[in-house]
Amino acid sequence: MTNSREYFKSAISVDNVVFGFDNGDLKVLLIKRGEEPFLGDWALPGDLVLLEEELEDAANRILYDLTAISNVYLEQVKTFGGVSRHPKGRVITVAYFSLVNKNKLNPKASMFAKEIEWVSVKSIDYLAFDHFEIMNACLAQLKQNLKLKPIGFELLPEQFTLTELQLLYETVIGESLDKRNFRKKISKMGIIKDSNKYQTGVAHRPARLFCFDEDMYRKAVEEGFTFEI
Amino acid sequence: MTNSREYFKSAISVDNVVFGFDNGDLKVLLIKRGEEPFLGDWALPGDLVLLEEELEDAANRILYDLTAISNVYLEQVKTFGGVSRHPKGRVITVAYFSLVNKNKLNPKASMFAKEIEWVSVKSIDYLAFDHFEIMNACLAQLKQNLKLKPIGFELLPEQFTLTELQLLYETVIGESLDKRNFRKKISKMGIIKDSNKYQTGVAHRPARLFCFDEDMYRKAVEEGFTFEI
DNA sequence: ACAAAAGTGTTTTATTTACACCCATGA
DNA sequence: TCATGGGTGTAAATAAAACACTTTTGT
Repeated sequence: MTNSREYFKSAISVDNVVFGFDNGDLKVLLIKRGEEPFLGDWALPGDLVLLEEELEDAANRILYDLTAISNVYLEQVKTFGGVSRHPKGRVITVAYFSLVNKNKLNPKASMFAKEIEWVSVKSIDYLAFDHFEIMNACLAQLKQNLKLKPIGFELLPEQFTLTELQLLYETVIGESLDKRNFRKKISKMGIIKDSNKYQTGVAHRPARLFCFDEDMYRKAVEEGFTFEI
Repeated sequence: MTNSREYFKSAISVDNVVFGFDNGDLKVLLIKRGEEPFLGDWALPGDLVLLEEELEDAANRILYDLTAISNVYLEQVKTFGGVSRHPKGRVITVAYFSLVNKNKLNPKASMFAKEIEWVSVKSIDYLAFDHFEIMNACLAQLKQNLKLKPIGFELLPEQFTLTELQLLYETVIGESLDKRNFRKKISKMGIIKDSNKYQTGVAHRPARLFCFDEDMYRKAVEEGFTFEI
């Protein structure tokens, strides 16, 4: 068998597709590259994984560096290993996506990026490296999992209206839903609780504010419940 | 920023969970390790990825080496990067699973393995390295995707009976299905075609043989059909 | 009083489930 | 002729879809 030392010549990176939701618009956090290659192009935030660092830790580190937040929803999506995807050598990258409440953070220039911006997913048609392909893979997985796991809440403020929740689903999945049927479905699940608060300062009847009830969700799952939109 | 040359010290491997179906039993192809570490333990077939080799090519190579077959269904599942998952250094492994028609091949000792065996999934409770965890991740994804994509056929001979197909679903998903309802659902999809042949040599009324109709499946998908069991 | 979004049930339609007997073959 | 699995339809229950008006607030 070939001497395995021959092979310890690759690098591992992590790229993190950070999704945020903003009033009917799904956005991702992009950085403008400050060095070659792809100088000046928009790219996904990512970095090489340290030799003694777990993959997930790297993904969290990247996000923390840009936003100073931690404990966000993080999901591994796919690994991209194209031989010539990086000009400096063999770099395999593990793609993750994160879901954050966009309103509660303001990304800042950092070690990784002088310029950083929330960009509407639908306006993106190119990114540095193979990052456009990576973003699309993450978007596809988000669409799929949004229907099968209660992760939509991660993109909303802690308290949200049912209309906001519905708009989130409509935006990401890309089809419009019936208001009454949507509410019926959600409330039948019994996994959101009424906060007994209301919107303020809106020029119409104020909506009730709800929050995701994680305890209830866990109990329901134990009893055989499976989330599905 | 740290000099990136510091990081080109990792190795990438691919592990391939090869599933086969055998008369009500889901099996995986395991090899017995012929060297340290984990000498003598059962493990997944896998190998380091060559510096100029695509990940998928590596997965196919491993399978071809063991079975001399190619063009099988292959799906990337997850990447495992635990810092100390391999005693010889940082080895990130990308897990794939393959679906093969177990009856049409006989695995043979090879470059990778002196001993190789089909082992019933339900009898496995330990494997070398983190391979047990890897196998379980692949099994979970197989279960999920079997319901959402027409990949079950990959595990069967080209021609199969509806009872065989049903047994496959029952075995992998782990719940029993109603015969008439199952047949109704499958035939309404219009993606399998009657071969006009029958079983022979069985001590009961011989069953019709069907095959998966990939053209029909593609046409149906274009018209908005989505497979679901 | 008007504009704007919130909130709320019923009917219709489609889908899913439950269920039992006759058929063709080999032994 | 018996044992074995193959093959088939209908009715009931459940879930999904369609649909319109009243309420509450700010301006």
